Amino acid sequence: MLTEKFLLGRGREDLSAQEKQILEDSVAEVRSLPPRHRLVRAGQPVQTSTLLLEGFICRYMDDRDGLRQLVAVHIPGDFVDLHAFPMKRLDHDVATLGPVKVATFDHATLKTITERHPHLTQRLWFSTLLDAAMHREWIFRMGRLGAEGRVAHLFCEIYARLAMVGLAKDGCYTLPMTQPDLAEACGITGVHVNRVLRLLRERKLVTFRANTVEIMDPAGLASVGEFNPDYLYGTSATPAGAFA
Amino acid sequence: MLTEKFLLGRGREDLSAQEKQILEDSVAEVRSLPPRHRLVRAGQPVQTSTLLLEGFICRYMDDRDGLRQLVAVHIPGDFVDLHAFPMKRLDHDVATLGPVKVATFDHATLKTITERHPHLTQRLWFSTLLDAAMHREWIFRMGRLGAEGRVAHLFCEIYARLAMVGLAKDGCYTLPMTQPDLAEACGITGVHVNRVLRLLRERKLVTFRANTVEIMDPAGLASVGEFNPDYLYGTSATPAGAFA
DNA sequence: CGAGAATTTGACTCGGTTCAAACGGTGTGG
DNA sequence: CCACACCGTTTGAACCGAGTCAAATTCTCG
Repeated sequence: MLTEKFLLGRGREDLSAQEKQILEDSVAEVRSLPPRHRLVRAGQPVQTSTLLLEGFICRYMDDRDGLRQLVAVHIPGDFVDLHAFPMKRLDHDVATLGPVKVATFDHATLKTITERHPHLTQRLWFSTLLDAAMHREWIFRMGRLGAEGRVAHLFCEIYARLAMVGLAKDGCYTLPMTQPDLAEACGITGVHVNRVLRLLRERKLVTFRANTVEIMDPAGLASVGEFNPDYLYGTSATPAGAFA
Repeated sequence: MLTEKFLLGRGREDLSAQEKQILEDSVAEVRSLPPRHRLVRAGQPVQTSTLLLEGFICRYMDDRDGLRQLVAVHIPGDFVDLHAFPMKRLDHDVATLGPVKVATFDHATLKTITERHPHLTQRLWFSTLLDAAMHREWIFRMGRLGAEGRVAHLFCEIYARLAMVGLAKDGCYTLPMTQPDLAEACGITGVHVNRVLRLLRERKLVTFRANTVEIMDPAGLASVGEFNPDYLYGTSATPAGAFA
C-alpha cells in the first residue's frame, strides 16, 4: 500500500479502512526522482501535491545572496506540500535530497475528498499542522540553541520521526545530507558544522559519516539539543518516546 | 461584526455572506483579558479556539532555563489557536501581550462546520497554513539574518499584516512589546535589541518608542530585513504590497 | 513617593564566521 | 585505466558580531 506510512505513529489508526482506501485510490501517479531535483519553485501555481514514499525531500528559501535556509526535512510518509492545496502556490522551493519515490495527488481529487469526507479531511489538515509544529520547533532551535544544540536537536528529531515509520532503530539511520546541507538547516556555516560534528563525536554522543547517523548516547544527545518529542504528536505506542 | 477581520486581505471576499454569518454565529463567548495573561499552557487538552478581536497575543516556548522563544505574534483577525482544533493539545503556550478582546469557539461547533461546510472549512485550514508560512519566514529570519535584519524584518511583517486589516498606515502602528519581548522574538539579547534599535534609529529607518513603531524608510527597512511580503498571501488589493 | 521594570551605555568575553589551504573521495573523459 | 576536476571534509588563524556583566538612568504604576 503506497500510503501506508502516512500519519503512521500519529493516529493513522484513527482512519477507517474505507478512508485509507480512498487515500490510496486518490494517487494520480507514482514517480521516481533523482537527487538534488527541484519539484516546486516558490511562487509558481501548483495543481498537485506530493506524498513522499521513499527517500528524503527538503523545503528551503533563498536569501538575498542565494544562500539557502532549509525550513523542513521530509521523510517517507510525509505529505510534503499538501499545504499547496489550500494555498494554490508556495512561498518556498521543494527539492529532493537523495533519490526519492513519490506519489502525486491532483488538487481536484483532494477537493472531492474535502467535500465528501470531513473526517479524512481533518486528518489531512492535521498532517499540515504537524509540519507547522515542527516549524515552531525549528524556530526554537534557531533562537535558543547554540550550534551544538542545533545539530543535536536535528539529529534527534529526524531519528524520532524515522523511528515512528519504522525506518530507524538502535539510534542508526541513513540521512542523505552533506555537512553544508546540515549547515543550511541549522543556520550555521558548513565549516562550523564540521567542528560541531567533531565535538559531538569526541563526546561520544553521535557520529555522522557517509550519510549515516549513529546516535551513541540518545539521552545525552537529547540533553544537548534540549529535545522533547512532544511536538511530534506521536501516539503512546510510538518509539518517539525513546527520547522522553 | 465580530469576525469581520478574519482573513481580511487574504481572500475573505472568497467567503459567501452565508459563510460569514455561520462564522459569526459560531462565537461562543467574547472576553476581555489583561496584559501578560496566559490563555493556554503547552500540553493541556483544549476544547475551544480563540479568534483575536482586539490587541496582541503571542505564542512561545520555554527553553531549559525558562527563557522564552516567541514563535508567533498575533494581531486582530488572527485565529490564534485554531490548530488546537485538529491537534487537541498544543505544543506551546499562548499569552496576551497588551490587553485584548477575544472571541471563543467551541471545538464541537467547529466540528459541525467541517461536517457541513467544506468550503468554509478549507478557508479555516488556509488560515492555519498562513501561520505555518509565517513560521517558515521566522525560521529564515533566525537562520539567515543578523540581529539588525531580524528586528527590521519583524517590524516589516507586523506592519504589513496590520495594514491588511486596517490597523496601520503611514508606517506607524502600536505594538505592545518591550525590548526584552522583541529579543525573545528575534533570538537575541535584550541588551542587543537596544543597540540594534539605536542603529536603526540613527540610520533613519525606524523608531520604536513607547510601544509605537514608526517606519521612516519602508524600502530601506525592507532591504535590511530582506523582507518580501509574498509569504503573507495578501490579495492584490492589499497594502502589504507597500513593501514589494 | 517609592518599587520594580524597562531602557541605555560601557567594557570585556566568546561563539561562530571568514579566509585559506590541505586532504579525500568519486565520477568522467581521454 | 589513469588523470583530472569537482565536491565534500578537515583543520588552522584571524576577525567580528553578539553575549555577558555591571551600573546608571528613566519610566510606570501602586
